[in-house]
This record gives sequence, structure tokens and C-alpha cells, in this order.
Amino acid sequence: MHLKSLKIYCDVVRKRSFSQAAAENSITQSGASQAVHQLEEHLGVQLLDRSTRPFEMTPEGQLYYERSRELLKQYRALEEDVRNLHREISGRVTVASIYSIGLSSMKYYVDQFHRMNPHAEIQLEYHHPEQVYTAVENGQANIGLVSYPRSSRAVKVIPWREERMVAVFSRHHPLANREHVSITELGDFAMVGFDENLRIRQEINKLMSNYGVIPNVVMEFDNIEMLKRAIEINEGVSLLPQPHVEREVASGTLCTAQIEGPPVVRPIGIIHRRSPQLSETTARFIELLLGDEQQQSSHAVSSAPATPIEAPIVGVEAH
Amino acid sequence: MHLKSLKIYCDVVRKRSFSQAAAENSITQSGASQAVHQLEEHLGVQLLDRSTRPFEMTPEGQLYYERSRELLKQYRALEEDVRNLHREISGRVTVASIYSIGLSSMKYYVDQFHRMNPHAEIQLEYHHPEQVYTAVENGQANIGLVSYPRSSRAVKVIPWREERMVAVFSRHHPLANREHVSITELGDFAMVGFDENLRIRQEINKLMSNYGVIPNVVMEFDNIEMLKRAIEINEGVSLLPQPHVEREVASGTLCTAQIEGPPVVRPIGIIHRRSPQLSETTARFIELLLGDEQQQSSHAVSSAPATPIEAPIVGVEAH
DNA sequence: AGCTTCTATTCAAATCATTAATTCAGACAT
DNA sequence: ATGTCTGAATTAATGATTTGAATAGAAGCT
Repeated sequence: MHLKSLKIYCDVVRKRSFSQAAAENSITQSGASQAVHQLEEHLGVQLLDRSTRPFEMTPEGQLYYERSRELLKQYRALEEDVRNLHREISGRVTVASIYSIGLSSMKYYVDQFHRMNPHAEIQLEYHHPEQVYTAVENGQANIGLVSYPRSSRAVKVIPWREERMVAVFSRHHPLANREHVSITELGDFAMVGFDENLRIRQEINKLMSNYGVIPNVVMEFDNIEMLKRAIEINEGVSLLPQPHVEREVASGTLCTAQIEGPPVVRPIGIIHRRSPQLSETTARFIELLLGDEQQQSSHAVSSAPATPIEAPIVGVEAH
Repeated sequence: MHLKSLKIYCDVVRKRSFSQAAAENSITQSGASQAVHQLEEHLGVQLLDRSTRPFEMTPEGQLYYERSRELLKQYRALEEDVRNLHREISGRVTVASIYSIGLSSMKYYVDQFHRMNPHAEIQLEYHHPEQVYTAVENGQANIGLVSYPRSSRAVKVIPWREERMVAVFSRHHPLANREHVSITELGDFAMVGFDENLRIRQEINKLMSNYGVIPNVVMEFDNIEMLKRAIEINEGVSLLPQPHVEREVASGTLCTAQIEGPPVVRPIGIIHRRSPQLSETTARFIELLLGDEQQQSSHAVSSAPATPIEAPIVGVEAH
């Protein structure tokens, strides 16, 4: 049964006229007549008594009219609710990110995106790496930001950035004023590092063993902030992504040195489900992330306080 | 929007399969696929995430599924209710009748009809003539039984019977043992009759004035039973339909005489609205009334007690 | 009765739905 | 990984339904 036929019948009854109802539904009078006939035939019941002008409803017609009207109302509401839900869902982008994706750098993108899409809503969630994957897989997050991204059946990777890894020391460390260090040299010192089960730790282990060095890790952390605090109090040296220590270097609390040999980088990727096509809004957000890549690093830094909190100790940092 | 498409979508979701849902609706898998596509296109919303096996519902699809199912249920209930109402209405025949249509004669038809149509229901209502017309016009009664029936825009007549009019006397009346009387003779006696505003009275007046007689009506009644009682106590003579005095004649409380000249009859008609076609059941009841006409008079009598309540005074009655 | 207005009917043209065959894609097992 | 299997999307042609202009018919009005 066409819902349209119900609507036509209801309009016919409401207007007490086939022709007017037809006009209202932009069909011909003939069509309206046939639609009602069809309804009557399907039900096997006379709905209208046409032998008088204007026609009258039969008791059956009355019942059918009232309840059909109710049904039509409900259906219209349903369509609207579905469309609203869609707008709501597709207008909101949930980003799951590992902790070590600089909050300030994300803030820049979110602000930028809000300026471009006032109606959209970006939600940032910070998780541990595995939780980022599961959030994306479950559809709890539209995209995820992870280091050393891996694709899978369910999840696809879009490469995003490569963060330069640098050696980081306390200003009181023996290597504090060096511009470059070799991996081999680092092997001589106590190190602080990430948890064994974090990918970045495994990558560093692999890198060092390529140079025949077994790192002497005296402390382990599962987040970069704690790690930096440990370096500051000179508990050891570490390899960290350069952008994450920029602030401390500027304020003079940490020193960095380039690693000799081929550049060591930590790749960051955007991950998303393959399954339901990316929503329009999500796609735009990814575009923003990718498109602005070059300018971003400077922006991100400039969005941090321009003047260091403590007076910078010029000349100590690596330029 | 086709309600059928909603059903297909719901079945697809329920079965988690296009092909099974298609089979259930006896269409091809292709058709099911297209139906759901159409729905999605119409809504502008993805309902199913087809990139996984088996597919999953999107949140929008979930909402649409649940509420559509509800709507379908409601619509099915509506159709059933309408059909039930129809059966109920069309299975019940309401007959409005004037008082002077012999209860026992109607009882015969009603019983007969019940035997033939066990599910049908006949309702008999006795009214004054004008009320019978209005009941039929308003649709409160399906058919009416009236004397001297008249058709109108709204109401149509089916001629039914013609009741022979006879002169009726008390057994102590001077004309009591006569077999025939003339209208002129009747003019010499006091008469009892119907109210002036009843059609039968007007017809009798007309008849008598055709013979140059002005009836001397000493008492008026609006129903035939009171009238007969008045005749019994010899308050006057009257002209009445023969079937309505058969019992009294048999029991010897009243006498009748044929009226000389052309037969005087009271026509009885079945009236019904022209407007909504007669229901099947009503039509069958009318058929019964018409078809059985010949046998009826005897049946009706036989359905009355075969032995009179009082011992009949044989020889006093006409012929 | 004749006029007017509204609905039913008719029929050709167009649209829409349906289908079988084919292609495509995900899942599972090897 | 690779191939196979199953189920869904696509396609293109057929068949059914809908559409609307014209016409007929019926009810109410003067």
C-alpha cells in the first residue's frame, strides 16, 4: 500500500473533494479517484458514499481516515527524526588520539575547523594506543591518531606526519651541550624510556640494536610527560619526538641533540574504519589535517605561549 | 513511500539477509536491494552499512527499523479493524417498521433468515410512519416497512404486499352476519378510525368520498390494536387490512365483510436509502421478503397459535 | 427541465517496478 | 597470502502500473 494513497484519501476526506485533494498532491483528479478506489478495493470495503454531494464517509471510512491520519503523522515524524539524527551524527566528528599528539597542535585544527564549519562539532578523546584502535573499529570514534599506524581489515591508515626523533638530556647531562650524538654514544648512558609494550619503545630498541647497542633503560613510563620530568631530574637520556620537547627546550629545562646517521622519525597516521563511508564532515576534517600540514608545525608552536615561562638559556638548545 | 518497502527493509534487517527477506516477500533479491536503496535515497540517509558481512545497521537504520516496525504493526491492525467493522456493519440489518406490520409475520422472516445466515443479525424496530422514513434516511435503519410507501430523493421503494381491506364489525353489529357490504351502507353507521394524520385514514376518506359518503368517525386511534378493541365493544365499524384481524375473526371476537366493488387494498412497501449500495446481507433479507411472498401469508398464520385462545364461534364469521 | 459542478471512466503515453543475468566484494579456509 | 564461496549490487530489458487529457455521467441547483 502506498503511503501516498493514504495521504490522498485523508486529503480527499479533509477537503471533502477529490479535485482539491488532487491539486494539493499535485496529481490529477483522475489519479485521486483511482487512488481511493484502489484503497477501497484492497480493503474490500466502501470508504466513501459517493451517491450524495458532497460524498459522505461510511463508518469504515471514518475509522480508516482517523487512524490513517495518525499513521501518516507518525511516519512524517519518523522521517524527520531519522534525518535529524543523521545530521547530528554526521555533523559530529569524534577524534581518538594517543596522548602524545600534542594537545595544543590539535587545538589549532579544532579551532580552525570550527571557524570553517560553525555547525560541526569536534570531540577529542585521548586514549592509549590500543584503545584508539578499538574506538575506531567500534565506530566510537570517527578517526584515530596513532603513531606507527598499522592498517587492518577494519581500519585504514592515512599517513600524516613524521616527527623527527631527537636525543633529549637534562641540562646537567654530560652530553647536554652537544649538537649531534651517535646511537653508540647513547648506549653508554642510563636511559629512561617508554613501556615495553608501547610501539615506540620497540622501535627504539630495534634502532639501537641495529647499531649493536643494548639500551640500559633504568625507568619506564607510559606517557611522555612523566618521561620528560624524569629526564629533567637527570635520571637518564631518552629518544623523543622533537615537537614534544620544543617547549622545554625553549624554556631551557631540556636539551636536545640530533641523532647522527639516517633520520630517525616517528610516523603519525590517521586511522579510520573502512566500513561506512567517511561522513562528509569527517572527510573535511581529515582534509584540514592533511592540507595544512606544512604550516601546521609553526602554527602549533605559535599557539603555545610565545615567551617562555622561564628565561631561555640561549645557546644550550640545538637549533 | 511504499509500505511494502518498509516491510522489505524490516524483513531484511530482521533476517539479516536481503535474499531471505526477498523470498519472504516473494520478490527477487535484486528487488529487495533496490527497495532498500530507494528508501535510503528518499531519506538521504544510509540505513545499512554494507561493507561488512553480514551488514550492520547504522544508528539511523536502527531508528528507522524500530519505528517502521511499529508503524507496520499499526497499519496491519488498522486494516483488520476496518474489515472487522465492515463485517459487523454489513452483517447486521436493522429493519424499521410501522406498528401495523404484524409482529408474527416478521418473526417468521427473521427466524428464516437466521437459519439461512447464522452470522447475520436482524434488528426489528417499530415506529410511527414518519419515524420509519427518517430512520431510513439517516441510515439508522437499513430498510423500512411502510404502508402507502412514497419514494423521495433519498429513499427508494420496493413494492411488497397489498393487504385486502375489509369491513370489520363487532359480532353484535347490525351488519355482523353479512358477507359483503357496500361503502354506501357503511356510511350509515358510526365508525372508528385512524388518526387524521395517518395515511391510511386519508386513503379511507378518499375512498368513501368517491362514493359520496362522508364517514362519521366517532373515535380515532393511532394504532390498530386499540382500534380493534373499540370495534369489539361495538363503538363502530371500520375498514382494516384483512391479515390484521384474522386472529380475532378466528376466535369469533370480530366479524368481517368483503367490500363490494373494485378491491380496496393497502399497499406495503420496503423502503431503503438510494445512497450507499445495499449491503450484501440487507439485499439477501429483502430477497427473502420478496421471494417468499406467496407462501408467507399462510406461514405467518401457522406460526401463530393454531388453536385460538377462546373457543371459536363457528358460523358467525364471514363465509 | 436545463444548467453547473463534481466524480468516474477511458485510453494512450510515460513512468515505474520487476526480473534474470552478471559483476562485485567480503568472509573463510587452506 | 590466495582462492573459493556466498551473498549483494548492478544492469538492461520486459512487463505492469500510473498518469493525465478527454469524455461521460450523476447530483444538486435554479
